[in-house]
Amino acid sequence: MPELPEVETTLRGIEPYILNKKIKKVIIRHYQLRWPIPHNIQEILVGKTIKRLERRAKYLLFKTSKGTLILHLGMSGSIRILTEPCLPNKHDHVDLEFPNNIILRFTDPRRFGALLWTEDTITSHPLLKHLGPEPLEKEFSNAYLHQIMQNKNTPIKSFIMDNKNVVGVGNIYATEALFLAKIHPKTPAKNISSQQSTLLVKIIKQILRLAIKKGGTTLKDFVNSKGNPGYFSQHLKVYGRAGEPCLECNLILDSFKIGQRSTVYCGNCQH
DNA sequence: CAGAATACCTGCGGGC
DNA sequence: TGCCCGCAGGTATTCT
Repeated sequence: MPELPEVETTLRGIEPYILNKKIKKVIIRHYQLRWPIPHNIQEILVGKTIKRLERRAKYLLFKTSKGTLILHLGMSGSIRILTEPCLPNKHDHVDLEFPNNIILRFTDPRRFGALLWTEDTITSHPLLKHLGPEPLEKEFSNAYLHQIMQNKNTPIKSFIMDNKNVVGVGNIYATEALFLAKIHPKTPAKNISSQQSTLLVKIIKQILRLAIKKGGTTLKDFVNSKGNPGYFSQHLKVYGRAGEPCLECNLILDSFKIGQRSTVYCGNCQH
């Protein structure tokens, strides 16, 4: 579920509770996530202090003086901070315990998430080294996007969802950004004009910033670190609205699949 | 090489 | 009520 705004919301929510705090205890109830959690994760983590908490793409990076804990929320993951003991539910796979009964609890019904440890530099880790620029950084510019779209036949929607091109843009925000930029999601990337590219970059940045401000998008089960939903879903103009009228022109919104992902668009507003 | 399909896993809603 | 199907916020891996 989580795209960049949801991961960023999670980071901001948990950071005050765990920064410069020492891990006292680690409980793993289910090791089998996207990849197995390292079997010796307890002995690695216990006693280490979280020196920095960062986000790269949709990965959360818990940096210690010795190495980095890499956490990905997958499709259905979320993290909550508990300030008092609470019995775990079915999909509460991991607890990290800190002083004063602070518990970081990772929940992930579908188990597409990941919890890994590395002592490499983050830029050399296999999962992270081929990632494209962060969409909110200046490296994600019109000049950059327009340049890498040359000769690419991939539909623009798939193109901006490919984390080699730009990270953090998932199905919700790709769908919404293309509506706002009035671009048809199937348009081959190479056919996007310089003007469209400029607008698209601007809109991706805007929508991600606004979604972060609203605490992310809760469709079904995303919750922030306090267990509360995000409120960006109130701003969605097309995602999840197939068969309903376009908010701009009233035409019934259509949907189809691009790269196995449902895509909603307005045949009147997007070209 | 690019681009598309597949795989991982659980839960939910709709149709019968 | 229950079964079967399709669908869901991601992305590495495998295919054509």
